[in-house]
Amino acid sequence: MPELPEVESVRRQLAPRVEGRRIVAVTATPQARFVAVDAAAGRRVGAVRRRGKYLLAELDDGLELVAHLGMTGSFRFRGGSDGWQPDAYVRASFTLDDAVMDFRDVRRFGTLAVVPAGDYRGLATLAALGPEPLSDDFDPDRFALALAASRMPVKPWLLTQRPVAGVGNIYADEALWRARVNPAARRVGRARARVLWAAIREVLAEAIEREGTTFRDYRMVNGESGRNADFLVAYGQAGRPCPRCGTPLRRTVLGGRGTTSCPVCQRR
DNA sequence: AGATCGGCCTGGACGC
DNA sequence: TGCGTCCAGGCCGATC
Repeated sequence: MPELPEVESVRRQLAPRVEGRRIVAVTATPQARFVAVDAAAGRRVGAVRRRGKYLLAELDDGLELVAHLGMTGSFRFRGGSDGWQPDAYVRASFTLDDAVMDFRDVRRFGTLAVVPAGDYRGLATLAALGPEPLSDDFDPDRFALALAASRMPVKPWLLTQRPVAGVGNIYADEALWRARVNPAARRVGRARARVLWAAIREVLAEAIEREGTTFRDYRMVNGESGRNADFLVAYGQAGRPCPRCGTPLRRTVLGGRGTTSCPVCQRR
C-alpha cells in the first residue's frame, strides 16, 4: 500500500531512468483509471516529481503524466539485472529510447493520466491535496487549524489527504500512536496537533530512510522491498503489547479502515 | 457543502 | 481438496 515513503522511494529510482528520455510508444489495457495515456507517446519526459502519493512526470507540449500506484502498482524495467519479465499483471508499457518500462498493478487500483500540466480537475484528491509534510509548507499552526476545520474523527480526516499529503493507513496509525492521539478524536487541541505534526514528519522521514514498508506487493523500481515493515509499532500489531505501556494494542474499524491503537496511551 | 458509504479489483487467508 | 466468504486498501462518485 504505497504511501508517501514508498512513492518517494519509487520516484528516486524512477527519475534517473526516465528523465530526458522520449516515450516512443505506449500500450495500455483499457481500464477506467487510465486516462489519455496514449497522449504520452512521442513526448519527451522532463522532471519527475512527487506530490503526496502521486508521481508527476513533466512531458513535452505542456503535458504531464500523473501516476498513482493505488494498492499494488509498480514500475519495472525490462532487460535489467533484476531479471524482471512482464507478467499477466502488466497493465501498461512505455517504450522509451533506451528501455521498456512496465506498469504492473495486480488490483487495478492504480491511476495513469496524461493531463495539461497542473490541470487536476479529473483528480479531485490531487486538486485538493494538503501540504507536503516534509517541506516548509507544512506548518504546525496551520496544521492545527486544518485539524480543527473538520468534525470528522482525526484519522479518517488525515486519510482524505487534505490536512497533509501522503499519509495513508499505515503511517496514520504509526503517527497517531507516536503522538498519543486517539484515532477517533474529533477535536485535537493546538498542543496535541503540534505533537502530531512532528510525529508525522518523523514517521515518514524514517520510513523513507528504510525505503518504505513492504508487506507483499510494494516493490521499488529495482524490484527490492522496503525495510520498514519490521519497525512498525502500531499498524497491524493488534494484540501485541504497546511498546510504551505494555497494554495490548486494540484493533477497531474507523471510517471503514482497520485501525490499531493503544487503549491506554491514546485515551481520549 | 460537508460527511458518509458503497464500488472498484484481486489474491490470499480462512472455515467448512 | 475444493469451494465459498471475507478482507485489504485509496480514491471517487453518489447520496444523505
